[in-house]
Amino acid sequence: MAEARPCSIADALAIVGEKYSLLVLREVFFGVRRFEAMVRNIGAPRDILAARLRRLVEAGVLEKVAYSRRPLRHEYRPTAAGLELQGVLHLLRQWGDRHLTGTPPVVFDHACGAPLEAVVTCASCGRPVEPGSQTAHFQVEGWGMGGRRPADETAEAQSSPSQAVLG
Amino acid sequence: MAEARPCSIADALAIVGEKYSLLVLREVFFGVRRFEAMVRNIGAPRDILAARLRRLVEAGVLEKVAYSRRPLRHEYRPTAAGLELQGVLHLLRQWGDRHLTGTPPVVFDHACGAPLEAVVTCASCGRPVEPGSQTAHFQVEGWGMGGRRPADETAEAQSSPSQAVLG
DNA sequence: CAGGTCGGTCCGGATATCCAACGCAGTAGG
DNA sequence: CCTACTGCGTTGGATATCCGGACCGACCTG
Repeated sequence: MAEARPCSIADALAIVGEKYSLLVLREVFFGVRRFEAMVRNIGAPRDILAARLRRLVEAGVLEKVAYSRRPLRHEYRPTAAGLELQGVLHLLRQWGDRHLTGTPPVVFDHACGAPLEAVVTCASCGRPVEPGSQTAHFQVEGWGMGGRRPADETAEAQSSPSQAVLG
Repeated sequence: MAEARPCSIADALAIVGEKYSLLVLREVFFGVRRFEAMVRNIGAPRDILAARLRRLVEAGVLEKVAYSRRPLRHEYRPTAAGLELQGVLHLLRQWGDRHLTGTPPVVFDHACGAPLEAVVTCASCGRPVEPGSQTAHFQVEGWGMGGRRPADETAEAQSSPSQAVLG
């Protein structure tokens, strides 16, 4: 593969972006933590599921905890890092509910009593993060919104991080 | 594939869960909307990128808009549904920054002036959505956290939607 | 002992991905 | 006119990944 934009999103997706990985997380959050149950609920081939679990454990998203020796059996639990991914699943589910699924197969209530509607907000001001309300600052030369330039183009306007409004 | 839990997350991932799909969205949000630039920035094979773009357009996440006839050229713009996925990317990026990447290649500022830290909150009460603060209600029989049961198990405690606390 | 559960691994075939090369339409320069 | 170059793909063939199902060892249950 040619060299791509350096990016934390791509890095994150290298861990949780493979097929079934996020569905494993879904099951774990639902409390389903055993191999057999995941196979049933996700509908993934057993060897693929085994590979995903290995990867998620090695990446520190899940941890393997013995719930029985003799026979030695493990369950998979989310780590702190893993729990931080709940928001991603909420947003995906909500998006699916809104645009794809007929009637939502699962409904959530928040602790406040209301049916859960998740909104992404800014931790500083508390207001929703909306298209056009953010500015991106690119820290690496040549990787602004224009894309990789041949390293020595129009010598002007280079050298400092470029920026762009999102939307 | 065996039958899996009915789930909006899975439905959503069927659209945006394939390799490179979310990276396409990333580029589009950065303002990069042409095929050639995406190929460079994402580092994806051209045929795969073409396939992803087709899929995202047909799913209503992107729309193809001509920016020149003669030669006929199109750019890809996010639809309203597409824009709703920004939150997912913010969370993934933040997670990657926190747990994977050394120094973030891109930094964001919110409109309020502060560096952006995205938090998922409940639209009703405004408080953060955290592990343990939500309850899931399963609308389809047999698909609670226990997983698919053989349809006629212990006849008790069936028929009504089960529920579970997340975490 | 026979049968069942749990957590995998292994196998051969189907599918998807990858990469380089090509096509095609138009534009720019000479 | 001829050549070169750009933008946006498509095509073909090698490679990687996924798939379903069979199989396995360790254990428990009757």
